Amino acid sequence: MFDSAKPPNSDQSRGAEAWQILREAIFTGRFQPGAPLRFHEIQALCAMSVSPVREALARLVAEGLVETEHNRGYRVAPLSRRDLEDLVRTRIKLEGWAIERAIALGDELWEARIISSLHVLTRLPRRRASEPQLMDEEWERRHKDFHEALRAACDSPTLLQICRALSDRADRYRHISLAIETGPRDVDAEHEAIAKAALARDATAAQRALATHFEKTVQYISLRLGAD
Amino acid sequence: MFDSAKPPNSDQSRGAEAWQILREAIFTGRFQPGAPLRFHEIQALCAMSVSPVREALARLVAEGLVETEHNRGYRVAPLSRRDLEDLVRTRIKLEGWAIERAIALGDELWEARIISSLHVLTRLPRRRASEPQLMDEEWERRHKDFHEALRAACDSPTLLQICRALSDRADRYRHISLAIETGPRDVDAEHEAIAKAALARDATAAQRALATHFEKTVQYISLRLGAD
DNA sequence: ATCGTCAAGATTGTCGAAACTTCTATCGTC
DNA sequence: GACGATAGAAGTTTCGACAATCTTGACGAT
Repeated sequence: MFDSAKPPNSDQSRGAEAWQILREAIFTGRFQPGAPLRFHEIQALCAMSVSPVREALARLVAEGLVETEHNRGYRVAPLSRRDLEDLVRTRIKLEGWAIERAIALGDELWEARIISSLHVLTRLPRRRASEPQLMDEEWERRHKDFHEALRAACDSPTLLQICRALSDRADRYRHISLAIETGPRDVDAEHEAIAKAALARDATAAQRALATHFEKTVQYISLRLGAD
Repeated sequence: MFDSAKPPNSDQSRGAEAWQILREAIFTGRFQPGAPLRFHEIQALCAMSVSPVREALARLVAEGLVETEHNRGYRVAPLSRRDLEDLVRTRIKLEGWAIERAIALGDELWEARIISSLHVLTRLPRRRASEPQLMDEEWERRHKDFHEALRAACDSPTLLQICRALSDRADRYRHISLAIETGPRDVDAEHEAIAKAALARDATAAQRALATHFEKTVQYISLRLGAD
């Protein structure tokens, strides 16, 4: 009848599970930039053997979140001001292209998704109630979804995939930014400006608003990071 | 004195070795697009156990050369006209931007590298002497090096990395193209046009020449490929 | 005191087998 | 004959142990 007793096999591999856990741990800073990733520790965290962990690490290396040197293990890819600046410049251009094409191609469903994702995003505080120096998990999901909605109507899978990868890389900096920000920053207003321009089908304005939004993070963080 | 007797450990891991071998096999068509990659076969080819092979495959998945479904193994990512068109459109944008920046920043060393890499490229035939439907390995290396030289002066590691990844994806189509091409195509002339524009510091002309170069492959191949 | 050597411990990389899932071909039933 | 169940084969995924490599720190020579 019920085979509730055992949770035998999930629908995803242990390797994929390890990948998720490690990603999460790196994003939240549980594993600091530059920190060595020791198998013993990871195995304890994920409760699995070496093989799936290695698989996950190989994938993370290809994605640029982790670095490795033969026989000297893996370490979290370091962050730097130089890397952030390069990343943001590239994102401005690429996300700019994506939104430009989305604006050209988007229908009213695309518009609707932007409106609704912006709505739910603004109803939530950015920081956790309990630990204000950390980002609220749900807010982060919604934030990602809003940016995804903006470019969703772009018809290039390749471009979208690159945008997502770069967005992931930027996430790590965003987490730091939040812990530092002191001055007043109205993120909701920034998002609203982007959405407004997109809905008005003004590609140039949308790109400019997006650029401003991305550059804000650089401004806040660069002081805290070494040059390279 | 000499410990030539044993070749015990190379300076790279078995996993990296498997990655190289598989990449090569996929590029040359030894493993056809869409074909399943069975461990038994790969292990025989690479002469190693499962673990490093899995590691290599995980990496290839992240790079988009291989696809996987849980418990149903790995397969070579399929090729399609739609994918090629998207790829080329994206490359035109990204490589165009990279060469624009290279033109703005490059010094005489950058120029020299373009000239020399073009020179050695044009001294070699594109096809193998023995099997004319296959690409000459050395030509391919030099071709890659020429395109690398063009953008080398670009100061964005992120952009360069993306360009390389897309170039790798395009390699697979290039191989097919060569086997098909019947009409007259003067690849050397195309390369010379790009180099000439770059050396003349004419970004617009260089981008146009690059775009023409990339689109040639699409023209030759699209007939042979299904829509998706 | 400084440097190099070496052994012991820690850590990573690889293997081969066991556990599990999917595929395939056969058989029985309608 | 068509369909569904089923047992065996084929293939994938994970594990635990072993081998190779790196790191650390003590020891001795210069």
